[in-house]
Amino acid sequence: MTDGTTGLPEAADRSSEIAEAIVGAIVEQRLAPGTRLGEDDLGTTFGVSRTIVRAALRMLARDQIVTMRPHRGATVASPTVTEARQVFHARRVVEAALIRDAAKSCKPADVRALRGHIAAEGEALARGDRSAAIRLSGDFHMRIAQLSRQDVLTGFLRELISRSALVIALYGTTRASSCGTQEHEALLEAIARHDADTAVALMTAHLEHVEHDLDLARGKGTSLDLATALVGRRS
Amino acid sequence: MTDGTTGLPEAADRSSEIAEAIVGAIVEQRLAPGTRLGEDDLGTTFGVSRTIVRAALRMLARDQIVTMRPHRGATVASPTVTEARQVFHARRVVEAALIRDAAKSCKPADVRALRGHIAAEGEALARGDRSAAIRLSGDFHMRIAQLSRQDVLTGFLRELISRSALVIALYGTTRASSCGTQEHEALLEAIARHDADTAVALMTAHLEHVEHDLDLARGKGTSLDLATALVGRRS
DNA sequence: CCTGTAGAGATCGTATACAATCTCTGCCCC
DNA sequence: GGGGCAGAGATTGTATACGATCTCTACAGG
Repeated sequence: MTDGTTGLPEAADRSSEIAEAIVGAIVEQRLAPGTRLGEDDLGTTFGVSRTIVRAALRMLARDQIVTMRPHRGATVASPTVTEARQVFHARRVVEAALIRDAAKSCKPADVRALRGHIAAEGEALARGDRSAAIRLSGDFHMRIAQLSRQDVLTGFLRELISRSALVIALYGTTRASSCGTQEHEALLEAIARHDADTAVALMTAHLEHVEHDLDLARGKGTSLDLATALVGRRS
Repeated sequence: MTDGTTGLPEAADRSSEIAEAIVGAIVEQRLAPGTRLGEDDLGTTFGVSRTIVRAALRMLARDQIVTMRPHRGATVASPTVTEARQVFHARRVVEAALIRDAAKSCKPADVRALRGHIAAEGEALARGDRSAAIRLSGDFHMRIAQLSRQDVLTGFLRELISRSALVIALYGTTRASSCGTQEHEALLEAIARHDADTAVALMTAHLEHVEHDLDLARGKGTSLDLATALVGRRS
């Protein structure tokens, strides 16, 4: 059940694998909202038939990460402003609960691992690797969630983080598009002290900061080339 | 966005329709956990090919309502005791947030509609229609959620309610398997008074009651439950 | 120059075919 | 009599075929 390495993507079969690849491309901002996801294109890109691609797309559609319209194909979802607000509202609710449990049960080894993670975040930011920075930032939230041992809520968070990436791609300002590392550090320190109330307050504030840094008035609909965007993800 | 009639099942296409039908059967306890869901059987039942059935099953698998194992087909999921607890934990988190928002924004017309709904619940209980009672009980929670106008969290709740039905089917005691109507009434009154704090407290207590009425003491770990062994052939 | 429409091409929706894998029955051997 | 093995039957995984629907371009009319 748990994947010891990163804890993130378990790909049971080929279509789940493709779904994960698409999610990864979205999280790393290589696939912009509104990008058309043609079934034949994806099939040739991944070397499978449309049957597999459709299964992957259907799963992503269930998670609201892609939009499927009858006879018109699938596109990367473009959350509206309302949806964007609801996604962050949901994150505050879910992550507040998760970090409360995480603060109770986290161990020194967990804290050490997370410190390393934050260091990697800072490194990515320092060398201007925007894709890695965004992915690592999301991973940090997922790692916190996994400390809680609440797999159901953690599963919800996974979906919310993917959708957050879409929101940030659409409404993010250039500077603040990834969480500040110092806020993550503060979060971690509160957890390390088992100070649940502070951790919850910090998380709520953190998510509010990210949301407030969004510009909920414009939209950019530019698309990236599909095949190049999906080339060689994974590490 | 909102479906005026019941607000529940929008079936975009054939496979979503079939997925909804399966969920409905699970919620009404006509499909027990562990039941085998053969693709050909479902296909002939619904008059479609396996292609459609597989799409439906894959969506349900994404929601953890069915389990798909490679080359072994799909079965109705059998939540473990741990999963059962996590589902109810998640419901407390999600529904507390939802009912808080619902209490703030609900209107007299909403209250009236919900009173009618509770009456229907009582009626179903009175005539011993267990299936209808369970379905209506879940619908009540969904209706409350919809008042909050938080579609993302409401979507999570939909999944949680389906999984709760599985939990109740597996671990439910005979007597208390559906929510008491008077607790729903108290919930509604608090909402009608816009008393958010009371509504949250009542909802939390309500969900704790339902969970405590389960028999979650047996099998603590990885052991399989009796019901599964009886229904799905497992040796 | 703009707007509306017809046809060709592209894309989606579903069914079906075939190979790979699993399950179950019956038989052999101990 | 019990346990293990082999083959037949059943079921799943994937690809492909074909009809239905949409999109885009070219052209006629205003």
